[in-house]
Amino acid sequence: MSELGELEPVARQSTAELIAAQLRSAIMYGVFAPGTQLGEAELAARFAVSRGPLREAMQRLVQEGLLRGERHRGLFVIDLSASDVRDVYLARLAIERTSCQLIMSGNRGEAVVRLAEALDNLVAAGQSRDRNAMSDADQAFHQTLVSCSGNTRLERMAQTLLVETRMCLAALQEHYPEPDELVAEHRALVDAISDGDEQQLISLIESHMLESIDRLVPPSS
Amino acid sequence: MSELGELEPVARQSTAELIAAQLRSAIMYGVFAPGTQLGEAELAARFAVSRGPLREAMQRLVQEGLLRGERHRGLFVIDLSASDVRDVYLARLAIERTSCQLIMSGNRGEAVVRLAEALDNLVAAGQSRDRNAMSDADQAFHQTLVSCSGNTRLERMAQTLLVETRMCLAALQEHYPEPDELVAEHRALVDAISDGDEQQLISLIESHMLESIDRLVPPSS
DNA sequence: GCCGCGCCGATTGTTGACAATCATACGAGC
DNA sequence: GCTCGTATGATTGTCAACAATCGGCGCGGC
Repeated sequence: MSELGELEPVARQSTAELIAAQLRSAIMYGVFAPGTQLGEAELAARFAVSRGPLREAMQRLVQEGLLRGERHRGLFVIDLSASDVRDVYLARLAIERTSCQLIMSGNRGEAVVRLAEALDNLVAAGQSRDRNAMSDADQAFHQTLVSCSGNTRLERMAQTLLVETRMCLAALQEHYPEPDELVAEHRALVDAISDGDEQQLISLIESHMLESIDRLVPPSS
Repeated sequence: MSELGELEPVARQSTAELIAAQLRSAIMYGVFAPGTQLGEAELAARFAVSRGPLREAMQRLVQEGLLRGERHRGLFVIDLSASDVRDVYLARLAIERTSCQLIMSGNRGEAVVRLAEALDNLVAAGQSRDRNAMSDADQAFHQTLVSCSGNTRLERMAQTLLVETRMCLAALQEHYPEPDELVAEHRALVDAISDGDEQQLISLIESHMLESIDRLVPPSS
């Protein structure tokens, strides 16, 4: 990204942004279980900041939909119902399908390179048989996929959806595909991009999402 | 929505939420032109609140992507480049196309009823020849469309994108379709849903977005 | 004349304290 | 014994003051 000699403006993110990132990560990994109340005083003490910046950070997560606020009562981590799981994966399908189409009609070469690297990481994680590492690599892959679309709005939306995806997985950790299967599905995606087979790619990403829904929620409902 | 006898929890929105809604609306209608700095002291005085709640509200809009923050310098309304216009409409395409598919495989009847009403409003706005009213009705139509999908995440994302859409239109007000054309396009969408012709519906929503891009940005770039 | 340096007003970032509201526990009354 | 009313503790919502940083202006030096 940042080539040598390419002087970029120094990254100066606000305190609220930093705290929001930490909280987001904590929610994602299940440190705060769904439904948990986030007490302001305690959190502020942990981050060693005042309640002001902390509240600003939490408002960001409320806007993102990760926290639900009840006035005069506090902020709570959302809990995901079966219908939420469907919503999340269908929204991901919307985002990632369009990302795929943009990649196909855009800079396909770069996408293949970046996704191949993400795939390697996924393979390595699969061999380690570490569920968490696999999820990390899985998430990184899809983040890269959307990033390759070059559409910042899709990217932003995908980030939130991937956090929610991770919350689903943390809650229903038993339902997760075998490493081989996981790798195979993602390799197929890269291959389809590499081959320029858009029809196949769309079909793959659709089944990828729809099967995930069936795996995570009672298929009957 | 709220049937008689259906006792829902009373709506108690936070101050930050209220302020955020007002600011969002102001940005949408161009009250704050793109690039404008939002001074905290002045705004806080206008809303008759302290800077605390105001800052919380603004952090929401930053997360939403409507405001861009430069540390120790202030918050500014984003300005939309040509590439942003493309991004917004392509993201809308992602959201609305999936919404269409969900409607077709879901509660199509309700969608037709609600969209027919939205279409009536659009027709009325078209007859009034009031650009602003037309945009309002246009926006409401698409909001309804996504709402009919029943997917809260798609709904949330669409809201932000529609605000940005409105910003585009405010900036390039000359490029807006004739009332008849606008109504016709939307009527075709409703008809396709009513007829159950998914192929046609998807095709319509795609051209609806892609043509908008061509209309708003130099087609060459 | 031009460049670098330091001061100054203004704005943002942060904090601690105060007011308002809610949940819980306890006791009076029926 | 159960219900309602009340007191209390804790938490959230809000505010005004303080600290830190930035942009602009004027001065001195080269």
